[in-house]
Amino acid sequence: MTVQPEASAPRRRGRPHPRGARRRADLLEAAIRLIGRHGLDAITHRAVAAEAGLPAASTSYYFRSKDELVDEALRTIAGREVALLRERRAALGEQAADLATIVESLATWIEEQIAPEGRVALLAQYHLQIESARRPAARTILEDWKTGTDQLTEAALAQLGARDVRTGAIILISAIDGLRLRLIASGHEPLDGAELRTVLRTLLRGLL
Amino acid sequence: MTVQPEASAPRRRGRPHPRGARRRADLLEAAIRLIGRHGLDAITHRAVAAEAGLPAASTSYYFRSKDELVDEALRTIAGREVALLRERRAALGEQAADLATIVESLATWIEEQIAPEGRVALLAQYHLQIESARRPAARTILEDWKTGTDQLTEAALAQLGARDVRTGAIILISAIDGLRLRLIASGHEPLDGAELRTVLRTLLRGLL
DNA sequence: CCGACACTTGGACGGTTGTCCAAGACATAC
DNA sequence: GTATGTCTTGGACAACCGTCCAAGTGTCGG
Repeated sequence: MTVQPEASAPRRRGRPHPRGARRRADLLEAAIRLIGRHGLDAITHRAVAAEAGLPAASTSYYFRSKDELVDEALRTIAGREVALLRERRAALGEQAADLATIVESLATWIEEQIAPEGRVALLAQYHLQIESARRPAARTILEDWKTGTDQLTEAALAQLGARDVRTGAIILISAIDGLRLRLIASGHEPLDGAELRTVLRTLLRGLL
Repeated sequence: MTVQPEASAPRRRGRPHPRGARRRADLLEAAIRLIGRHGLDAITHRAVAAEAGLPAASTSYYFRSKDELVDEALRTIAGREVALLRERRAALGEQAADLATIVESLATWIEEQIAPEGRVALLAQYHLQIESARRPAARTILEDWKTGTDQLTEAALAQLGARDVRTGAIILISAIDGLRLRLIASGHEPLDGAELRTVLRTLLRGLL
């Protein structure tokens, strides 16, 4: 995970043939699936290849190193998540701006993320944050992700007419971040859907 | 990290001699240092032994398995943190209950945790939470830690006369959790001491 | 002083890992 | 058809891992 700036070609010289691009994508997909199911350190050349149904040497051929593989998988997850954030932000513009709507929107968003299918991205994000604490190089992957989240949050708060949008956004993002972590760490049990909405309503009301 | 309930004796039969207890403690201390510096997966028998200045076989002698070593190291960190929480809570009782005091108290607490020395515990906590999302067995270590945090937070909010102490505590804990993560993940840069206090003041005021 | 038992430790074990190589399969340009 | 390159892959390699063992050292009750 040494965070190489550019996605790179197969190990050998010359420009890549479009033929191999498919396999490369399959391997990345397999890696993402593994991260979701068993975490970052379940990623090994052989495990990823097996998950993709390909021979063991294929991961070595398509990625210069394991670091590059992991790095690119994380980057892919981040990219998808940023796209989702942009979607949400666009949808926000067409909605009513009342508190109830925003609360509901936030709640379903959180629920999607902590659901088994959405969890990959969430866990990847936390992995990256922890990693960033120790190895600043990992931060580059998080940057787009962070600004995407910031923009969405600030837009929502502005629409609600919050007092201090900047401070409010920090609070809201942090709270949601901590809330999600709490939820997945304890198996959802501490908070049902209604309570989640109460929490969000109380939180948002305090920022107006 | 299979989470064994009881701290156990050396690998061999019979009750342990007090002579070896020291070495065991040294090994745990070395493991904690390594977790702080390089993360959970930097823990290997050989690395821990080397960090403690002991021969490689010593870790195998004093811990039934690597899981037991890691598990016990995490438990030790958690125990210390719980003690700190209790201290803080006791100190809270003797303080004035105004908002400014609580804000200052929270701010310095957070600053202590994100400082290089306090960071071990913080990172360990996040590691455990992520781990708990995937392996419920890891939750047992977090339990005391969580109730300690809950109690401290609820006590502070009650002293401030918050409207809904239960909901407020969830919000406050989550926000602090997310805030700390944000701070260590991006190298403190996004928020200086004054801003941190503004954020906390705004957050708390919203809960009253 | 001596037996018993915990401690200590160098070295070995089987397994897994990341990475690489050599040889063949395949595709395309001429 | 043939040359030139990529793609594909089984197998090898050294390094590292967790764990264990056997032989030696230390200590202490009797």
